[in-house]
Amino acid sequence: MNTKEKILKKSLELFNNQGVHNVGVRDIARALEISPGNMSYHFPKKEDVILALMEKLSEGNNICFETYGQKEPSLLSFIDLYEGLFTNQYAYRGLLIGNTEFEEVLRNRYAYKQTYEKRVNLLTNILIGLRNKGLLHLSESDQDMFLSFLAFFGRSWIHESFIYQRSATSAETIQHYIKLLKWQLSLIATEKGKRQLAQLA
Amino acid sequence: MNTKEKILKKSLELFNNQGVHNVGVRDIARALEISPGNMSYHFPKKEDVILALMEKLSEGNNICFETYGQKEPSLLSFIDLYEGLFTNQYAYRGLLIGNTEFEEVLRNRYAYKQTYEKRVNLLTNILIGLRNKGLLHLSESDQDMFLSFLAFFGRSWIHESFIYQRSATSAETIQHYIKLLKWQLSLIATEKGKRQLAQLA
DNA sequence: GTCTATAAATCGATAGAC
DNA sequence: GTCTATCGATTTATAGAC
Repeated sequence: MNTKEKILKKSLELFNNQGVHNVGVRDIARALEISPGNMSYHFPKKEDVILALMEKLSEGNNICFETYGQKEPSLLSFIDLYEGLFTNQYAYRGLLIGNTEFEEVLRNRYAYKQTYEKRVNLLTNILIGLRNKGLLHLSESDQDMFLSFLAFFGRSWIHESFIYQRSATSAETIQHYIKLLKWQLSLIATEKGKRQLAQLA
Repeated sequence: MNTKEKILKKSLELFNNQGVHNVGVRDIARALEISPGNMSYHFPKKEDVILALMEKLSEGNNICFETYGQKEPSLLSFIDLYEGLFTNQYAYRGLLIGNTEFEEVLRNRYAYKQTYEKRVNLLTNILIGLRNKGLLHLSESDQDMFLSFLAFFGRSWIHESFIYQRSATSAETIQHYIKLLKWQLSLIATEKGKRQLAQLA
C-alpha cells in the first residue's frame, strides 16, 4: 500500500472515531508516523482527502445498485441492496455526519445533486419493478411518498446511529435500521410480498 | 430586551444561517455591535450560549406536549403536536445540525438521555391513547417499530431539511415532513383514523 | 517523496481599565 | 456592564533543505 492509500485509510479510521472536525492533518500524520508536510504533498488540502473518500463511498454505493440490477427483483434482494448500502455508509460514517463543515466544498466539487437525482431515478425504477412483480401495493401517490421516505431514511439513519447508537456494534446498528426498513416494507407489501419478508428471520 | 437576551437571539439567527461552527463569538459580538469581552461577561464560554438555547428549545417542545395533553386524543391533534414540534425544531435548526462538535458538551451538561427517555415514555402513552380510541391499528411489535420510527423521524428530519431543502421556505419544509408523517399514520390507521386524516386536505 | 520549520489565520477566553 | 488589548492554543498550508 502506497502512502496515498495509507493516508486515505488512516484518515477514514480517525474520521469515523472522532469526527472530521476533530481530526487535523497533524493527527493523521502522527498516526501514520509521517510528517505533516508529506501529507500536504499527497493531498494539498484537507478537503482533498475528504473528496477522495467521498468518491470511494459513492463507488461502493454504485456497486450495490449494480449488484441488485443483476438479480431477480424481490423484497429479499431489495433488503440485500439496503444492507449493502448501509454497510458501505457505515464504513464511511465519519464523512456523513457533521459534514455541514464541508458542505459547501462538497456542493462545489462533488456532484451532490446529480448523484442524488440519479439515485432517485434508480429507486423509482426499482420500486416499479417490485410493484410489477406483485410484491408491493403502491398507488401513484404511495409511490411518491415511499420514495420520499426511502430518500430520507437512507440519508438520515447514519446521523441518528452516530449519536444514539454509539455503544452498539456495527452489525447491531445496521440491523436495527434494516429491521425498521423491513417493517416499512411490510406495511405496503402484498400478500406475496409478505411471504417473502417472512422468509427473513 | 437586555443584552443577554439580545445575544441569545442574534446567536440563534447566526447559527441557523451559518451553522454553529462557522459562527465565532467575535461574529456574534460584531453583529450586535458589542465587544467580545462583553459577550464573555454574559456567557463565559461559547457552549454556555448553546446550552441556554438548547434549554429554550427543550421548553418549547415541552409546551407542545402539554398542549396535546389538554386536547382530546385524535390523529388531528397528533398532527398538530408534530407541527408544533417541527416548527420549534426548525426555529432552532442551527443547534440541531452539525452538533457533533458539541455533542460531548451536551452529553455532560444537558440532560440528553433523560430528556430522550421522558419523550419516549410520553410518546408511548400517546400511541396507546390513540389505539384505545380505535384510531390506530397497532400490535405490540408494531407499536415498538412505530415508536422507533417516530423517534428516528423526529430527530432526523431537520438534518435532511438543512442539507436538501435549503431553498424551500420554512413552511414548505415543515409541510413536506408533516405530509410524510401523515402518510405513515395512514398506513397504520383504522377506518375511523383514516376518516380523521381525510379531514386534513 | 519525505523531512523540519514556520508562516498566517482564526479561535476561545482572559486581564484589566473605565 | 462594557470596553480594548492580548494571550495561548490550534489549524491549515507553505517554504525550502535533503
